[in-house]
Amino acid sequence: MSQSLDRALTLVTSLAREPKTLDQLAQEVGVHKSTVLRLLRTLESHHFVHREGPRHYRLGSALFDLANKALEQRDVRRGAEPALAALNERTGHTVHLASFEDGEAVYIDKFEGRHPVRMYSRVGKRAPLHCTAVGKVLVSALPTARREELARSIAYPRLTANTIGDAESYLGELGRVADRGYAVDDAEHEDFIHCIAAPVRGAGGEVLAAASLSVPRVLLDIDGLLALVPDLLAAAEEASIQCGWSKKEQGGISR
Amino acid sequence: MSQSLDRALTLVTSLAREPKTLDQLAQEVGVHKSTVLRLLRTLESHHFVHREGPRHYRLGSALFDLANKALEQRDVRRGAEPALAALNERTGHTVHLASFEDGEAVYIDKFEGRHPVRMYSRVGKRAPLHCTAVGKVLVSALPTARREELARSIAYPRLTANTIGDAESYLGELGRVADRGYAVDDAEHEDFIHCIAAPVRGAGGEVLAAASLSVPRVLLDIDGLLALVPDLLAAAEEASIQCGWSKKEQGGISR
DNA sequence: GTTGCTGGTTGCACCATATGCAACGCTGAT
DNA sequence: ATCAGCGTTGCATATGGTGCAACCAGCAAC
Repeated sequence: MSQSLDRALTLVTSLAREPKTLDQLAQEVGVHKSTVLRLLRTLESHHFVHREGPRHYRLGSALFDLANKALEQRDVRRGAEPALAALNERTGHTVHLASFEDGEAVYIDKFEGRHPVRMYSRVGKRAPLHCTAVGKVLVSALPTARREELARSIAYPRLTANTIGDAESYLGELGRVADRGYAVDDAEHEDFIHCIAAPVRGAGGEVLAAASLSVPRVLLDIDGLLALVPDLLAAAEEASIQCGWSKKEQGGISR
Repeated sequence: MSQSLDRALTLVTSLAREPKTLDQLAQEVGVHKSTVLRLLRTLESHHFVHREGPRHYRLGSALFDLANKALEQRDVRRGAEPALAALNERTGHTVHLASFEDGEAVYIDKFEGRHPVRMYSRVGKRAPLHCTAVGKVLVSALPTARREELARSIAYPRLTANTIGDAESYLGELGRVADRGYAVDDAEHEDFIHCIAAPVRGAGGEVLAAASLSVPRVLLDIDGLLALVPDLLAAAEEASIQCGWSKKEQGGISR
């Protein structure tokens, strides 16, 4: 809708991959380099990009600042933090917190596991809905209509042998998730990793986010992983309580 | 230089403070709301802002993503991380890593202290140069000319009773910092906190960043703090080594 | 039911503003 | 000395961003 802004944002996202030179950028976006220069200058004046010497444009510090401010705003994150940190401490495995945004799951917090073999991820990263435990939890919490619509609208790229491949099986899986109160990703996203996830609820019982444990299969087989479910559920419940949820009014909302 | 982009960035930074409504934003930036709408839409299409229902525009997830990607790019951060985490673990105090950018110090990493009384800060936050330990370390590492120019160009807002108030005293202090290899902020920035900082060096001996310990005065008096200097220096040295620095070629570069 | 309010949305006409071009300057390599 | 790569500047053009005014939708008050 706004050309220059659009281009500028494309520039920034492109810079995120790696520092680049001016003409590189110009070529990439398909505009004249003088145009890129002007955009970069405005971006620079707001500290969105930073240039050190020729041939080096990098992302600037405003990004860190904004991102962290934004994360601080998310009360789920603050509320859930202690419980998740404790879970991470107790199990030694990677813990994620993800929320639903624009038809995708977005990681909003992460606690790195202690084991040498670790999952790659990053706060802010988007995760597919059909093959992650957090995705399943988040979608299963949506009102039925929305859930079905979504299930039919998303693509089902097959990422591993176990990946769910169509809307029907996905909807079935979502039903199971809603019933038991947690979701499993049995190496459906990455071959080496499996996860379990549970919902974090707010005052009205609505699902604010999903908390998950991700562990490499070499460390724990699927039964070992499932043995951690009670631990995860306890942490998610503790997090929920911190977010204003109270145990009594369970049941009513989801499905 | 680019009006629309400039406005858009202002919008984003304004949204960072708190979620706002359309006309609020329009008024704040002094533009017609239809204009704001268009800008927001483009921002939204890039996930820079996110709208949930009417009356609610929030920062979007692209910010988190970019910010963390950017932080990952900074090799200082990665290199220094283990040493700083260990320092934090050992002392229980807040540890910061800051780098010099555009005439300011910017926090690029932080390890939260364990004590209930803590310093407020945030990754991405900018810190003044004249009254912080990290600022002193970073400036004292600049070439003499640049250092003097900078010292004369910055303002010296008096934030506490101890704040350095003019360029002369500042330059004197910088000399001392360069000599001993670490800097002290004796409650010059905030009344309740004092800090010590040391440089983290790269392969050529150049200063990449400054590492600091911040501790509330109620926990430790100045002598107690200074007793931690060797610990800090060891951590900074360890971090430097991880960043490619080797002990031998000391001396030459700074001053 | 009607009115008024607030917040968001659309189409249009105008001209400010972003754009591409071409030429210049700088730096470092051959 | 020459060249190549990169960044920078001034200028003319028309594209694209802007403001306006009218409209729609939800909501509260009366």
